[in-house]
Amino acid sequence: MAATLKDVARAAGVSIKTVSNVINDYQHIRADTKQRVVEAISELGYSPNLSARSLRSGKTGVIGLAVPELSLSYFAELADAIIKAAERRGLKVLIEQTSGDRDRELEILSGPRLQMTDGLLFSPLGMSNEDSHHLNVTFPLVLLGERIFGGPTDHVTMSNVESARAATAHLLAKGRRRVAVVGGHRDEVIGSAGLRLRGYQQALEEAGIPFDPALVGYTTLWHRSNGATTMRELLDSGVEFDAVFGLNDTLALGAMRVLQEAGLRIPDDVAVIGFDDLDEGQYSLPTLSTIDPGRAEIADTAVRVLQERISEGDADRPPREIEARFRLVERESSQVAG
Amino acid sequence: MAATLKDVARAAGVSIKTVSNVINDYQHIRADTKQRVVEAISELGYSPNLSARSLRSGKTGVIGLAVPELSLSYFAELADAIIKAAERRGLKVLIEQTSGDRDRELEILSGPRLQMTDGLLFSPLGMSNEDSHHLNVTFPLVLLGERIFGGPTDHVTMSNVESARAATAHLLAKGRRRVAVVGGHRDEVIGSAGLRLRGYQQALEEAGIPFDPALVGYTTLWHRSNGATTMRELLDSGVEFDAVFGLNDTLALGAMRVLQEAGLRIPDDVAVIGFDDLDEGQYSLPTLSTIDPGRAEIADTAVRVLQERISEGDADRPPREIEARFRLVERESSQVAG
DNA sequence: AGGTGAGTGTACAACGTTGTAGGATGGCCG
DNA sequence: CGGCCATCCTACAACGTTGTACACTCACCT
Repeated sequence: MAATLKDVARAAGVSIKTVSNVINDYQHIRADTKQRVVEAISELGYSPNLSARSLRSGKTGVIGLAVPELSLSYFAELADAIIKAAERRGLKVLIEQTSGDRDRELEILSGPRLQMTDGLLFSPLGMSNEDSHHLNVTFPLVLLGERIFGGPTDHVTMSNVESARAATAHLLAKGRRRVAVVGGHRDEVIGSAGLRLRGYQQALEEAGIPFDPALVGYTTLWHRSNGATTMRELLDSGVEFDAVFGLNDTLALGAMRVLQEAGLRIPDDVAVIGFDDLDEGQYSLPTLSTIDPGRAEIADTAVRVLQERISEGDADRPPREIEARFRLVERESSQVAG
Repeated sequence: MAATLKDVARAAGVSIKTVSNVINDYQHIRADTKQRVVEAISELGYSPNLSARSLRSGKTGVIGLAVPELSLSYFAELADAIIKAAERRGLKVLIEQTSGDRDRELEILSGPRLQMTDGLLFSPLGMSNEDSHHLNVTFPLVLLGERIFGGPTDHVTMSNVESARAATAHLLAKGRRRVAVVGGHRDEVIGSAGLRLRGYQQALEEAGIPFDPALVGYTTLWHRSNGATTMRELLDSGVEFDAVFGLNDTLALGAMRVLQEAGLRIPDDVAVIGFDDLDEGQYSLPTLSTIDPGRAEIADTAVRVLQERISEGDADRPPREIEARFRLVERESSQVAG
């Protein structure tokens, strides 16, 4: 159906290779030949067959992005940023959802499922640090997220510890002394929860405030409902606190709702800060203070590093670990008058 | 680098076609031959080259999805549902973002940009009904959304008018008589805003309540901030109302925030309903009543119809217009005690 | 006049796969 | 025993593209 090089060549009275040369901007073509070809191309509405091209070149111009779920705002905004970054570099993005399920994640790494792509941006949730050897794959892979460190591949991530420390320090600077945490994962050391909790503890230590385990609310998932439930448990436990650090914005928003239902004023009675800088936090009541983890930078860097690996071939440059710069965003939920 | 049919054939001592036959489950192969081939395949870690396969077959197994932005929750949840639906049918999804910009939308339709795909799910925002002739493209295309009706392609959509009428009727049934609207688009007839506004008017008419133009708050974009701004304008205008219909959830959530800042109680002073059934509405304060437009059904149907068109070839079945079933979701924001 | 080299174009092969046509083997029937 | 069919396998061509090698035409220099 669609026109091919052959059709164009016939129409222009040249060889198919000449048409190919015109398309690929080869230098030495007479102006009139070129014009004849260009006219034939537009007349026939020719556009190159990318399957053939990629068979020939071994490249597809498509990268894969594996995330848990797009319905989680964080990953939707990440995917948005990555698609934009990829587009700037002439790449398309094919998205794969894992549900944060370890088996599905491993399957993506092992299987030939993810073909038609030149490389993969991989944001695991179910896998843990002990799974890092599974990242030894034969295709270019850039790791995202906070589940695995020191793995065999390039890794683009955020400054979890440092920025969590800054978030906590911010609350302490406002005069708060009993900072509750919403969203801890029990016994986790590596992972968003573990790292951010460490930053929290560092900030306490620096301020000379003892760590009180009773202030940490645990949960498994980081959905809004979990933030609400965890906060309700904290309130029920009777522990006293004057500030809350939600380990992500979604948790913080869920927690805020429960605080308000309980008649507590934010930030007057309880100051709140989240983590992620979701769009949503700009429009909540009150607006949510948060950490901007540098999502745009992460997306841009990840795509760039992946593209480098793709074109590099086998040059075994050692894996890089890159941290994006974070930024504290102060909004109403932590702005204490006086 | 990667093993090919040739390598496997050599290792198993058969022709490449036999290997191909094994892979494609051809009937007549002796058991021992088959076993030798299977062993060679797993030994060499062979997996088929999809570029070559798709060059040969003319199919890629990938469909495109063009949406305005994934950072808009509605489209993130739509993309999530579509990826899941596609996976059930063995298809992968390549996502393209248009920013809701008409020029970008037209570019996607005309350009060969979107290659490597067998067809396109297209959710325009910038295009209008007069642009519908641009949908006459040479590849399988299924239209989504409410911008264009009666176009030349299959179209999967929601029952905008009917469900908006139900939403309004719900508020009226709660005894409200002055229902404000947030998010109208001036002079729009076709499009989410225009259609839902028509449903709103139909409900009023059925209830014998005159339409008061002063109750309609207009905006251009449907972001949270627009909901807030529009609601503030309504309040400033001094017009009286006892209920609000947000033409989508995001608008409704933005509006709720302003209502609460103004000291109004929801639902006691003002009942609120939205549209879309975003996850978010389940966790807002109060939780948001809304219309579930049948997103899962839309995703599933759209992928199915597209796949039919892809495999059908040129059978010029007339375009179908399919409406998903909606559902009214009653939550706190419209639950009036007494 | 012959040689050189840059410019312009072509033929052929190859990327890895699968459809088509047909060859080889063996069993069964008349 | 010849013929026929079913089973199993192979050689070849083709999908549309681009790299390689080479052929031809001029100008220009020696």
